[in-house]
Amino acid sequence: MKNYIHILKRTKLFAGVGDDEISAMLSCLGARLYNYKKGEYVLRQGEHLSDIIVLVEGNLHIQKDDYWGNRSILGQVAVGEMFGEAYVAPESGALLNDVVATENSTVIFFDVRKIITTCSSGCRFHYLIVQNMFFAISDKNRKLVQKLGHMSKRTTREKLISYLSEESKKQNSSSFTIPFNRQQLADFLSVDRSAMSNELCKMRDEGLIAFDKNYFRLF
Amino acid sequence: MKNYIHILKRTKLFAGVGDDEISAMLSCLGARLYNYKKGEYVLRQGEHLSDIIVLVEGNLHIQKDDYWGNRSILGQVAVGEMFGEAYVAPESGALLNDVVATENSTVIFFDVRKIITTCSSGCRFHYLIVQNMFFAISDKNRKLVQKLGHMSKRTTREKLISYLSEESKKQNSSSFTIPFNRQQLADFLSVDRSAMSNELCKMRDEGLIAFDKNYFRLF
DNA sequence: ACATTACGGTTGTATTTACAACAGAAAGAA
DNA sequence: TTCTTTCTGTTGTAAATACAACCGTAATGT
Repeated sequence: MKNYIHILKRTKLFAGVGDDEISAMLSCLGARLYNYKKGEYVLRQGEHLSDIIVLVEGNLHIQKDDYWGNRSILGQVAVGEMFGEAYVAPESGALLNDVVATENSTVIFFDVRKIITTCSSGCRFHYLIVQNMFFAISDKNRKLVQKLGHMSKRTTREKLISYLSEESKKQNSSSFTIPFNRQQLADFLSVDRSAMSNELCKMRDEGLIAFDKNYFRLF
Repeated sequence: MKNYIHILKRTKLFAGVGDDEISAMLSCLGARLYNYKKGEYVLRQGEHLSDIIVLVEGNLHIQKDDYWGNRSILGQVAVGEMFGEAYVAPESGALLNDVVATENSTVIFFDVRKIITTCSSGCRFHYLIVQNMFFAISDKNRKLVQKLGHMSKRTTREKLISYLSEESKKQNSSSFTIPFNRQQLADFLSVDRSAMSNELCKMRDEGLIAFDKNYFRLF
C-alpha cells in the first residue's frame, strides 16, 4: 500500500496531507488494497457499498446494462480519481452500475464511516480528509446540476444558449473560451455534432453570437 | 431561532439529533436567522457562498436568467429543505442562480466550515450532522447521475427504456409502480407528454412492455 | 345527479433532429 | 514540401419530436 502513497497524495481526497500523514492514516481509514485483472469486475450491479474507492493503477469503466441487455458505458475512471461516493448513504440502495477493469488495475477501498467519524488518535489531518471529500462531492454536485440544466432544454439551440450563457457568467465576460472542441461539446450536451455545428452557424448568422474555434462572443 | 427547532429537527441535516442538542449546537454551527419579504432575494447570482441554508418558513424559487434575459425556474425549496450545499467548495466560484422568496420567508444560514470541523466543546452530536450532511449530498449526487443517465439518451424511447430499466433494477422486479403520472414522468425526462404517451403505446404494441396507470411490466 | 377537473391516449402538422456523406482548412508528421 | 489526420462547416434525407387540438374515462366536489 505504501507504494501508492505518491498517487494518493495527488488525489482530491488527500490534497494537503503529507506522505507521512497519509501513511499513518491508512489503517485508521480502513484502507484495503485490491488487484483486478483486465476484464474483472471491481463492483457489480446489485451489491451494496459503504466505501469510497480510489484507483491507483490501471483503468476502469463504469457501465450499465438495461433490462433488455443493451450495454452503455457511462464513464471511465482514471488513476487518482475516486468513485463510489454516491452510494455510501444507507438509503442509497444497491448499485445500479458495474465497474470493470479495462486493464490490470489496483484500487484502494476506504471505509466511509471511518472517514466521517474523525478519530482521536494520531490523525492530525483527518479533518482535512473530511473537508476534501465534502468539497469534492459538493463540487461534483454543482457540475451535475449545471449540466442537467442544459440537458433539460428541448432543442439544440436552447441547450447551446443555456451552456454559453453559463460559461459567460462563470468567466464574467461576454467573450470567453470554452474547454471543448465541437465534438466534445456535442457529447457534453448529448446532441449530434453536425446538427449542433449547423445550429451554431445559424445563431451566428442571426447575430446572436460570434465564434472562432473555441472562442465565443455573445451579443 | 429557538422557535424553529421543531422544523430543524425534521430536516435531513439534523436527523437523529434531539431538541436540546440542536439548541445547544446553533451557536457552535454559526447559525444566523434572516427574514425575507415576498419578492426579495435570498441569494444573488455572482455572490460567493460558504453557508448551507435551511428554509424554516415560507417558500423559495431557484431561478436563472440567461445572457439574453430569458428566465427559467430551476426548482423550488420547501420548508425543511436545505440548499447552497453545491456551492460551498472554495473552487466552486460565484453563484450562477438567484434564490428568491415567493412568500415571506425565514431561513437559517449555517457556516459550512463550522459544520465540517467538529468542535471539541459540548457538541456531542456534531459528528451526526457531518454524517447527515454527507449522506444527503451523496444521495442527491446519485440521483442526479441517474437522471443524467436517462436524459443523455437521444430519443424518447431510449429515455423511457433507460428509466424503466433502472426502476426495474431498483425494485428488483420486472413489474413495478413508478412515482409519477404521465405528465410528471414527461417533465422528469424532459420530453413532451403526448409524444411520450405515444411512444409508450408503441412499445406496448410491440410487446416490450405492459402498463396500467403507474404500474409497469417489462418483457 | 350533475358539473368540473385531472389524466391518459390519439392524431396531424410543422419543426427539429439524427445520420451519413462530403469538402475545405488547419495542424502535425514524415 | 507532401502526406496524413483532425477539426469544422455544409447539405440532403429520413426519422423523431414538439405542439396543439380533441376525445373518453375516472375521480372529485357540490
